[in-house]
Amino acid sequence: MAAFSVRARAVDAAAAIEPCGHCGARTRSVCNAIEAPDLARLAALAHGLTIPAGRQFIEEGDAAEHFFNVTAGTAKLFKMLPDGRRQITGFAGVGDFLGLAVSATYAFGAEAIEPMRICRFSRSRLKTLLADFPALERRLLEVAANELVMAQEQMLLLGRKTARERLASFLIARQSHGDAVRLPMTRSDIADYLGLTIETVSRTLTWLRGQRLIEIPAAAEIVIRDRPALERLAAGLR
Amino acid sequence: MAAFSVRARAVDAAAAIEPCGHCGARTRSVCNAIEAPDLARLAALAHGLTIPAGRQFIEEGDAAEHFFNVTAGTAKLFKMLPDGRRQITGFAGVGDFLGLAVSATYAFGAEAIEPMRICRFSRSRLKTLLADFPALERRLLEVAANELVMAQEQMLLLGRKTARERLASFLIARQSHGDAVRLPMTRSDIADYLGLTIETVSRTLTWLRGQRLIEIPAAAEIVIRDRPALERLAAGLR
DNA sequence: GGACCGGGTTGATTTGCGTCAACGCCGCAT
DNA sequence: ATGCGGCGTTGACGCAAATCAACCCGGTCC
Repeated sequence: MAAFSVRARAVDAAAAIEPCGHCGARTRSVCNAIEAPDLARLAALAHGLTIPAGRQFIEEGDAAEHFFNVTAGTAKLFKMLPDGRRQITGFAGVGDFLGLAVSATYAFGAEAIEPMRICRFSRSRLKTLLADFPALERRLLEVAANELVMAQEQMLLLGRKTARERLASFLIARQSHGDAVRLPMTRSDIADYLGLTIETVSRTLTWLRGQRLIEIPAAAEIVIRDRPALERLAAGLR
Repeated sequence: MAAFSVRARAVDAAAAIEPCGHCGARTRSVCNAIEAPDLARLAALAHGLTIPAGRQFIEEGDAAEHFFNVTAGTAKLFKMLPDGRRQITGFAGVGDFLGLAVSATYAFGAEAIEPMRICRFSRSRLKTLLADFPALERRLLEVAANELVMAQEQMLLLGRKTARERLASFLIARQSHGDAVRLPMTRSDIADYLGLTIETVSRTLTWLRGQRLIEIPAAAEIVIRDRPALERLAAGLR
């Protein structure tokens, strides 16, 4: 009976969203800790959502009722001060996991900067799943430890690097397909991520272009032209 | 046979260091995830060390062979740039856990700012322990998630707060026994933690005293005199 | 005692980045 | 076509914090 009920829910979920087995994000996400035979149970707990660009789907301070797994698109994660100052603490792309916080409320807000597909889990149900699949818990610990390392790197950037070094670090970290860097976020987002203003971001990119370190074919696309020099700059070598 | 061997090692460890059952840090550390009957196994894997103030016991970039648990004293954790610029990413006190990083090398350095006692575990052996005690793994995940929340808070501070707000936040966060704030670290450490210079730290503390928000009976001790005002300042309210 | 040294405070000056402002580009709606 | 609003760039100017420098204080080692 219980088994049937689980199966039935799995079928419902599969009908409503892409089943986990076919999920494009699976190999890149925490879900790859789950073996194929158990994916049905995972799908039964998941809820697929489509989110338009610009929609804020996590509000800082709200009761944390869900975990999220990004299956398409990109989100910005941020904290705000009462007068409107904003710090973007990170960008979440395909495979990234959101809502790890143990506390009862979200410690940050999240807003889609591109159309997104996300996989939503109820907090309470996932607890059960964690108990059943220690491998998932181990994977989450790995993910959290990695995030922590990146957070420390970002603290070094925010506390001690110059504007030029910050932009260089940002571009090096985001470069993926060859020398092209895709920038789905606005200059304002980049500024709030690097602890700068939009004007300084713009001026600094212009300066990097003047030094022949990058090219700027479009506002949302940058090409790295002299990677070694950019890496030296990012590392703080004078 | 196997059980005997484990017991024997537990006895050896108990002789060499304080047994976990009597450890003053236990209730405050990750070790409280372990039940008393299993503490002997924990003690068998632990290695107690005494570290004098000023000694760096983790070198950034070194092979990460150990985990550490602080049982007395305080350490500063930091990252450096090649020209000497330094960012302190946190302070580790009694009960804190160091070396979570999954990567093969330490992502930060650690130096004692007071005489310390630490409990050292071999990375490889702890892996075994984690497999045996899922509760420990769950506890580590909680700890990591908490660290992540604090790291995001620090990014907001470093990226968007003024010098006055940074010092106010620092003092509010460190206040523990009543209104007294103990500062075992130097002004240079505070500056490197808050992304400022020692001169700005000194001047800003003097300014806070002038506003009657704090008193400075000694360089290493500050008393909060107007907590609500200090909290407003820390929160960024103008 | 006194020379020395590391840590801390305070003052004068500089500077990197922020602020304020103008303008160009592009997509879109009417 | 035309006006409009969001985004990005560039220039002039201002300011918070960095830099440079002098000095104080309390240990400690001759």
